[in-house]
Amino acid sequence: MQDRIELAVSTVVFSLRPHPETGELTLWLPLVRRIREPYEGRWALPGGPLAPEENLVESARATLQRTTGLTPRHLEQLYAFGDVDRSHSADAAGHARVVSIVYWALVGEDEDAEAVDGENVEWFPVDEIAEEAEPLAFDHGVILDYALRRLRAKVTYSPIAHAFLPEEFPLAQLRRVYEAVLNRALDPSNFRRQILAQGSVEDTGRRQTGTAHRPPKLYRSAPGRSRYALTIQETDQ
Amino acid sequence: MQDRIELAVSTVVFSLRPHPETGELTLWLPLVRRIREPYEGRWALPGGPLAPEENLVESARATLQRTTGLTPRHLEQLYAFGDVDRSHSADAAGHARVVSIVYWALVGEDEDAEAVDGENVEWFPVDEIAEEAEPLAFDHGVILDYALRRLRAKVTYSPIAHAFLPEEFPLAQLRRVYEAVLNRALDPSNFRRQILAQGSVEDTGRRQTGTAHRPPKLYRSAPGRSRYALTIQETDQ
DNA sequence: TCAAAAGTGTTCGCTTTACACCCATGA
DNA sequence: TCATGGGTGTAAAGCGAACACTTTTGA
Repeated sequence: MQDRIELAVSTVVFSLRPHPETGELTLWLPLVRRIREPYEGRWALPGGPLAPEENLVESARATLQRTTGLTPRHLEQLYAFGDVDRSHSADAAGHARVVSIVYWALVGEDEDAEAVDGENVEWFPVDEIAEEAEPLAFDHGVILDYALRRLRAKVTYSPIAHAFLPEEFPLAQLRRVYEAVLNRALDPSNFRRQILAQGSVEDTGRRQTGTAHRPPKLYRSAPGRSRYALTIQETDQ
Repeated sequence: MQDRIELAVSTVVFSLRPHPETGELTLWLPLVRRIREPYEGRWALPGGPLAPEENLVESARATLQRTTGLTPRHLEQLYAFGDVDRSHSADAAGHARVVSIVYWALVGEDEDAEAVDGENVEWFPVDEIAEEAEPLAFDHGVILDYALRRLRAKVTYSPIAHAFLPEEFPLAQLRRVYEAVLNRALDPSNFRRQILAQGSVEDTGRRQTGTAHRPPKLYRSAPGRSRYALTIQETDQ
């Protein structure tokens, strides 16, 4: 057994894009194909070793810039995974023990437009990872599940959903973000009232033009007033 | 600049004991006096380097056993602190960079009875750390604040408060735990209703005897049904 | 029989939910 | 003028807060 513990920083990056089949907005994330052992050929979360003069977040940001061309506006620590047997697989036998500090990120629609995939990087809709990319390298499957649960939980009590959107947006678009993340339909009128009551959003005074219907007001997220919980309810069907 | 990053595991341990002045139940925690540089003589969170064949939680548990004689029933990861300048002090200059994975723990009343303080270990009421133990070594003051916020937040939506109590307890004692943690009085009748509605507690059928008044029912915490939020309200005064 | 804490009942007001309905625009 | 999504109104149900009131014990 080696007595060196390596420290790595990885990130689960979420973005919202249309689903390839249904066309509905869904969560996507980038994975990197491993080009060496252990787990050569498998998909893994983007990450890398922590450099000695680099802060943890900085390390996450640098890796994401390198692999996806992105600098997500929301980047938050998820958890530190460090069990001795955390990649209990034949592939990993004989390799050094790695403690990973994992971050999770949300990419705004505007930011997402800048995405440039690096070598061996590919984006997947989360609901297709099971068929197309599993099993992930190391314990990254477990980490991904954990990140998803955290995202879904946090969206209900904190205004992070805004991070998926550009500077200004109509409320219906914000609702579509919630629906995509929570994977269920929300009542438009009640949604509007709750968001406005929360004060996490402010009217820009402008409206979106060029719609095939009544032009919706544009809002921007109100930085200070991000307090208080939001209880999202679902409509039937 | 050194290119070696050291990995340590530390823990913020909370226990409830009577306040030395008021006699009311308050939060206490153990600190360890540093006996070498950096920060020699200052108080720090119990912790130590991560051993190569040790899991993260195991490391936390081993340190706590060694320093306090305790094996807390609730032990949960708090956060990984790893900024390059996280102990930006003259004391720390020239010392290796350390990434700390910090846990927090709750000690049950029954467990607390077993506490045996090791060398250089002392317990402090949290509200007296400012006068008696500050400034803490490294960034441990920041970490402690963060742990306190997390404890107070989590107590309102999860039944962790039970961890402070022995197997069986009357509801009034559980209420006193909430009051100590949240630092405010709660309405006994509404508290009772909320806890029972939650289902996080079950009737043992027994009662506490030897009280100077009507003997209260004894409850035990119901492991499975720890769902759903609890909104605690305060009584005035 | 009194004090003290356990435990129950009830009212008030606010929030959530469901859903009907009106508004403004492009086609 | 019609279809479509934006946006408002509102009544019913549910829930938290406040607090009066009953119960049960030891002293």
